[in-house]
Amino acid sequence: MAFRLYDSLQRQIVPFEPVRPGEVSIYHCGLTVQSAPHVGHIRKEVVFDVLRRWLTHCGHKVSIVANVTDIDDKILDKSAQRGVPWYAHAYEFELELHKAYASLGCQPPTYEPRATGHIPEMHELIAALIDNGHAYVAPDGSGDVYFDVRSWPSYGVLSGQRVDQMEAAADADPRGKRDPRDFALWKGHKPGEPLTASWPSPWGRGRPGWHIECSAMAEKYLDAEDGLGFDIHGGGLDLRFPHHENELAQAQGAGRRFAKYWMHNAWVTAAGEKMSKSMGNGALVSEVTKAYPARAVRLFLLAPHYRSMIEFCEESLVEATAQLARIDAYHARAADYLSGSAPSAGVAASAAPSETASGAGSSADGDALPEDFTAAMDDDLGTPAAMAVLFAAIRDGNTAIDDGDRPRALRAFGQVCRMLDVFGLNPDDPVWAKSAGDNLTPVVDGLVNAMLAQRQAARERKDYAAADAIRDALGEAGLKVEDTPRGVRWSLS
RNA sequence: GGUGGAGUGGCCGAGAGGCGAGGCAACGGACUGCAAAUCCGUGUACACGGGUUCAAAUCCCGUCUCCACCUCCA
Repeated sequence: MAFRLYDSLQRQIVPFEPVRPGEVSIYHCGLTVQSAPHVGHIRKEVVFDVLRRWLTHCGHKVSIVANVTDIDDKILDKSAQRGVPWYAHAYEFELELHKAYASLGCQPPTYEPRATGHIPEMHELIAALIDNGHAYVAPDGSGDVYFDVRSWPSYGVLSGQRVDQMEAAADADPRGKRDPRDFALWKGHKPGEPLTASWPSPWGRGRPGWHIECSAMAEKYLDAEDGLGFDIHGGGLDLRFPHHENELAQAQGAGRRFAKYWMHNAWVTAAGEKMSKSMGNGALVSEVTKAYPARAVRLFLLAPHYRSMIEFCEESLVEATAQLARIDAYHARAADYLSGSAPSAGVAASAAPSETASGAGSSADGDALPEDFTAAMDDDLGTPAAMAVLFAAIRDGNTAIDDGDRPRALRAFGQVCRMLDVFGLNPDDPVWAKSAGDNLTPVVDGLVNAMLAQRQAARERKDYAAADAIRDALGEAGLKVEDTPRGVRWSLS
């Protein structure tokens, strides 16, 4: 059974058939880099990172384009408040975004274009829309260009709304609009705005509207050659309207096919309400990863299905940390038991994003994944059911070790590692490699081993008080000591 | 006004007509000098009220509560 996904446009789970066999093209809307990313933003990155890993595993050559919106009203406002150039402000938070998704083990997109680098492409699209009668220059001399919603009969298909039943724009400032629901493709330069934030255009100096950016960039990088369109357009559910509705109308109004499937992840809530920049209830990724292991945060984001809301709370992160501890305890135990014969990490998504499947789809790897796991992932990225399979394999692996059944232990460990690869949670994955600066490992090893030798001597003369004192002291220092049939083992707790 | 989503055991969170996903926590047992880790065992869950059915958490009707989108938002 091949991959199926929920298409927001058709509103049902449908078989996934790439536009170009063997290749998958995905566009997802990146951030407007006006402030630091919070957990809600990063959920999308994690979801699409897993999608990429899974499709790559399935043997597809995956290309992902995620834009950076580096010019908009808020960036101009905030940068003006801080007294820094708007582009410096945007770039600062673009770097923050990169740091955030890298910290959660997400590989960068195949390409990450910036809106401001694609003004000519947007001009082409706008010109085509004007030619086709779907856009018009505002008659008020503002230099604005608007999309004519009434001229596009299928406007509203994606969000299931009808133009007549939509609330009129709240600000009710019609400016030069024919209909209050018409949206800006091009915004004429206004006095007071930095001149650097405007570009020449056939309609006068100005800057692009938000929606046109994505249509232009998605087309350029994913459908420039053959006009067949591209596969998946993704993003947060809150972008479905108006952003994606508008993107769709613009692209198709200009005669492009655009996306075949639409995929939306649900958001993260805090105290039951959507986490958002404007609500001010966003937990910053940089803060959360200080308090909890990054892999636990990633696990927390993948445990529920991507179309379900996730309630962000401390208790859930504590639980995710405990789950991760179970995974890692098994991983360490199995690697130790099988030492020398551990399967290679075999990261599902290769380091170079658009390379071919790099062997990940080979029969050997395919055989290593339990059928239930594959079935779950194929069913619209069913990570919760897939994770249940992971825990079942961990139990099986632990039992095999208890029983001294080496072949079974080896098989289970292979399966667990492959599943962890798909989730991006394999502790051996190079994305989790520690930075080189803190390489005190040999020193710590030496100290701990010296103490453990003393403890062992105490145990042998049955001086358990002394032995336990050493273990307690190591515990307070953050080290966990365990006695196993193969001898003592320690790890960071 | 229009559109969509949600209410599951102590907690998180899947599922979507028939054998109680999974995890966390708790309790009992095995193992251990004691622990830890691990394994085994223990739960009469599906907002409320009706209905359909041999069988409903799942379908139908009604009610309540919550959230979101229609304005910037992953």
